[in-house]
Formats: sequence, structure tokens, C-alpha cells
Amino acid sequence: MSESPPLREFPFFVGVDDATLQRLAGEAKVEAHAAGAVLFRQGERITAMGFVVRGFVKLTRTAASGDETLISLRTDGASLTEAPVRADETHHYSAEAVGPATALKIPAGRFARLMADNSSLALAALADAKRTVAELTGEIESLKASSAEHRLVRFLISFCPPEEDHCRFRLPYDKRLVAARLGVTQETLSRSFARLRAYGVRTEARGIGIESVARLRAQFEEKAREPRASARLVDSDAPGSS
Amino acid sequence: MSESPPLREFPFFVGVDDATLQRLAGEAKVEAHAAGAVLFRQGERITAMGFVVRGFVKLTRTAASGDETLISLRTDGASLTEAPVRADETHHYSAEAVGPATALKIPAGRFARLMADNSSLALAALADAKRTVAELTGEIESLKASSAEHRLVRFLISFCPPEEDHCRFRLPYDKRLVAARLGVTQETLSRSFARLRAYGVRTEARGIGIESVARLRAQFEEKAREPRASARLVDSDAPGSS
DNA sequence: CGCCGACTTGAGCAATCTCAATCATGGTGG
DNA sequence: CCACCATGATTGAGATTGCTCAAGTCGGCG
Repeated sequence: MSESPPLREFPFFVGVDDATLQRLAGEAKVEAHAAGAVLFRQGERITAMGFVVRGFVKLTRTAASGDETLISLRTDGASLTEAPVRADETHHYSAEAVGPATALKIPAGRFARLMADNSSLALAALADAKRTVAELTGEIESLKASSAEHRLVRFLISFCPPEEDHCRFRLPYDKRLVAARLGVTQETLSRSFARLRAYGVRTEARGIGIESVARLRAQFEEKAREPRASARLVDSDAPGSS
Repeated sequence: MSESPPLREFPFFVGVDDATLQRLAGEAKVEAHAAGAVLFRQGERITAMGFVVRGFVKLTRTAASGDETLISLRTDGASLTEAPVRADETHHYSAEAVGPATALKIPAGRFARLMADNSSLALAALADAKRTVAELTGEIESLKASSAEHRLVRFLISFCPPEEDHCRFRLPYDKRLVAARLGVTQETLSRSFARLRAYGVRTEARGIGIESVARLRAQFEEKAREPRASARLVDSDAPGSS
């Protein structure tokens, strides 16, 4: 259906030489997925290196008990897995389209072989994995060190262009998903939004308006002056490298 | 002081050819650190690829507000950063020795050059980053989907050899750090331990004894039948790909 | 019109944090 | 040997956050 977009447009491939890109492009397939379609499931063999072309894909882990946890939400240009190196690797999480989405796939074997032949591709895969590590690291910090409300504020601010103070935008997915992203229930999210009204945050369904990003941020940095101790490691002064 | 241990002993380097390993070994330096010594700090330029030779090193993030969050605890054989590719990369977290620790360092520039020349080294770095992603992913799942007590149980079980039901061991670091690892305060950790006594978990300072790992696990799987909804994404049945 | 899905709101409860006090332990100096 | 201190661990009491269950709103849409 849709023409395969040039691989150059994916951040993953900056730094990869044209010849390799040509070869990869030859193997790439674009797939359209309906909302809710499962792209792959945790535990399955990894058969391809995948990317999001357009739309949103949620990555989730399912525990033995059956409940799903959202790990990450990927959108245009992002990879869907870490690059597979060996033939017997399995997915560590599942991927499901949120709304209609199109993905690009390159067969795992071919991809692995090209990485082995061409270190620039391997380094691209490494850089991508590092970006993921950075993302997850930030997520853990958030979860351990800040309240739901605080996480919501940061989440909202992340949608605002850095140079505008007043800002309005629309959430790219429903509040159920936002709640999962933040690791809270829908109810808590809703109440958090309600409390943020006092700080100049308007909400109308998926539309969000922030009166002053700077003010919002300032007010929450103030709150953070009395941090949750949960993840605090020391009491205030360095234990010193004697 | 201490002789550099053969790089082959580091899981990182399986799959890397001898010649490259030779060259790396020539650049490697072993450093001994006292308890509390800082190996590097978040934001600093990455000057070396580092590994733990012996001991424990905690990786932490410091927020603008000043509070530290534990991201990961690394011990014998683990890497300390993702492999640096470019000269201007900076550390995303700080590293500090917990107790005396020795680390091995290989200059970043050299390491990057060898990765560029030799895809097997780049693939080793990729595999390492993937392990980190898997670790962090599990961490996020834990934090979002299970209670402090549940996390503690899993943590304790992770110290037990798979084949023994009765099991006793000693925590490798103090309970303060265990608490940080689990993302709770010392107090809740202490109370969780107290509650676990009812499930056959003995504690005497750092020593832990578990009467029956199987029973403990079973009792907690049962509890998990009523999961926290916080990170539950759907109510029970798939929303279906229409 | 009546239902559905998404969202909100309310009331009560459970988990966890905070602050503060207590306790055990090990080392130190007298 | 003992008084004393520092550190880590435990315990208690009360406040808070966030969850659960349940009901109610709201905007479509057949």
C-alpha cells in the first residue's frame, strides 16, 4: 500500500552509509495495522527489526498473573525493539497499535548480518538502545522520586514547545493511556487534572491549555523542595569518600 | 596494584575476538576505590568505558531538586555505562562505590575506535545495552505493577539458587540500599520484613533465611490474583482489533 | 431515544510516607 | 570494664497519597 518512506528519515539510521541503507531498504516491508492490532507478543521469537512509520504503538509487559504494564509508547520514527543479533532472541515485551498505525519491518536475520558486516549499522543500533536506556532511566527516576501529580506536570510540559509560555495542544491518545504512562489509575489522573486547574491548566476532553508553563514549572519545583524521601539515598550531606 | 583480570571474564566480551581483546587489554586500567568514592558524575564527559571488577557500585540520578534516585546496582563483571561512541557524550547518571570496589577502565576514544573497526565489539556493546534495557524494563514493571512487599519478595527470591527450597544467605549491602533499590523508605522496608516473618522469612541483621521459597512464591502469586489496577491497561478482555 | 465509551466525582480504605522515639551494635576512650 | 557515641534498624502514631468500588456526567451514534 503506502510507499516505504526513505530510511534516512528514521533517526536510527543517521550515520549509516548509503550502500547499507540501500540493502536494508530492499528488505523493508511496510505494514498497516488497525487500532488494537498486535505487532508482536512478549516471548515470541524476534523475526524482524521494526519501526513505527506513523501512529502510536504501546509496548507492554504481561506478568504471570496476567496484568499488563505499559513500558513505553513509541511513535513516528522510533524503533520497536532493540536490534536482534542472534537468531534465537525473543521479545521482552508486546507491541500493540494504539489507533491505526503503520510499521516498517526488516527481517531479523538480514539485519543481524548487516550489523556484523558493517559496524556503522551496529553502532546505530547501539545508539538506539542507549536512547532507550536513557528513556527508561528517566522513567524509573520519575516513578521512584515523584508523585503522580508531579509526573503529570512534567508529562504535560513535555508537549510544550520550549519557547512558548502560554501553550495549548491536544493529547495524542486517550486519558486511559496517559494514566498508564504515568503509572496511575484513570481516577487519580482525573483528580490530578482537577487539582492542576488551580495552577492554570485547562482541560477540555483531549485538549489541554496551559496558561503559563514557567509558572507551572516554578510552582512544582517549589513543591519539590520537600521531596518524597522514598528514593532519597542520603539524608542531605554526602557520606564522603573518606 | 592488582593485576588486570582477563577481559574474557567479563560477560561483555564474549564474542569479541582475541586480537581486539588484546588491544583493549593493553589500554585497560584497574582502579581501587574506597567506600563512597565517586567514579563519575552525571553530566560529566564520558572519558572511559568502565566495568566493575569487584564490589558494588550504585548508579544514581540526581534531580534538579537535589535528591538522588537509585537506578541500578552493579557488581562483579557488569559494565558501568553504555559504550560511548562519540567524543562528546556525557554520563546520564552518577556512579559511586558502595563499600570498597575495584573498577576497570578503558579510554572512551580507544574503545569507540575499536568498535568502529570491529563490529564484534560493537555488537558486544549492543548486547550489553540490551541487557540493561531488559533490567530497567523489569524494574519499571515492578514499580508500576506491584506493591513494596511484593517487590521485596521477588528481590529476596532472586538471591536463592533455583534448586533449593530452604535457603539462607546474607544481603550484600545494607538495608538502606535495599530500600532504595526497591523504591521505598527504610521504614516500610523494615515493616515489610516484619510482615514476611509470617511467611517463613527470618532476618537477623543482614542474614536472611527463607523456610520455603516455593511456599513464599505461591502465597504471593495468590495475592497477585487481585492486582493493583494502577498500571493495568485494560479491564480484562482485549479491546480487540476491530 | 437509549446505549456506549470515555471521563469525572464521591466515599472509604489500604499502602506508604513522615516524624520521632527507641533499640541494638560496634567502636572508642578513659 | 564501662560510659558514650555513631550508625543502622525497628517501632509507633498520624498524615497523605493513591487505590477501589460505585455512581454519575457527557458526547456521540445507531
